[in-house]
Amino acid sequence: MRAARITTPEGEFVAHFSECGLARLEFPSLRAAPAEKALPARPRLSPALRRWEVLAAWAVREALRGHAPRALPPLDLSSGTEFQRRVWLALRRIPVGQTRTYAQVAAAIGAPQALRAVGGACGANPIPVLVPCHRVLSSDGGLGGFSAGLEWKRRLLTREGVLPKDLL
DNA sequence: AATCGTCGTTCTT
DNA sequence: AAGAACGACGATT
Repeated sequence: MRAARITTPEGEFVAHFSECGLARLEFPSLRAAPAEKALPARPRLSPALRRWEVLAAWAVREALRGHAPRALPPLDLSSGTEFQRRVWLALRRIPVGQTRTYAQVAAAIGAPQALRAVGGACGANPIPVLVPCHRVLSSDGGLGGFSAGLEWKRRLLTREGVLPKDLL
């Protein structure tokens, strides 16, 4: 798993790549900026990987602006269970600026009763931002949750114009 | 505000 | 291997 830093106006994300593509994306850690986790000094990166890094960086910055990335690196979602992958796939079909409820996503994957499990799958999403789990809200109009912290969810939705004038 | 149904995942036996 | 516990939920009372 190669790791690559993605510097953005919002901070430094870290992307992890497997043989198959982007496998994980970490939000900037407010933690110790110092001592930067020795991201494995990459000996020689294949041209493909180099390309994925560029695509991922570009996509993340674009997404942070509230726009749909024109291109994505291949995503490696193999870490998930069958169910989780179904959910993540459904999430990818939610257009920028639109939202769904957990119940709607559950229905979309043909498991209308599993709405609660859908929440779990969202929380397990290894590639937030690019797999837009932030576009799933609770039925009562609330934000629902977000593993990286609701501030990020609010921020992402605001950038997409979904949250008109909420508090930041 | 409290409770209950539901179901995939995770943690315990 | 089987069962209990636990949610980024939603409907009911």
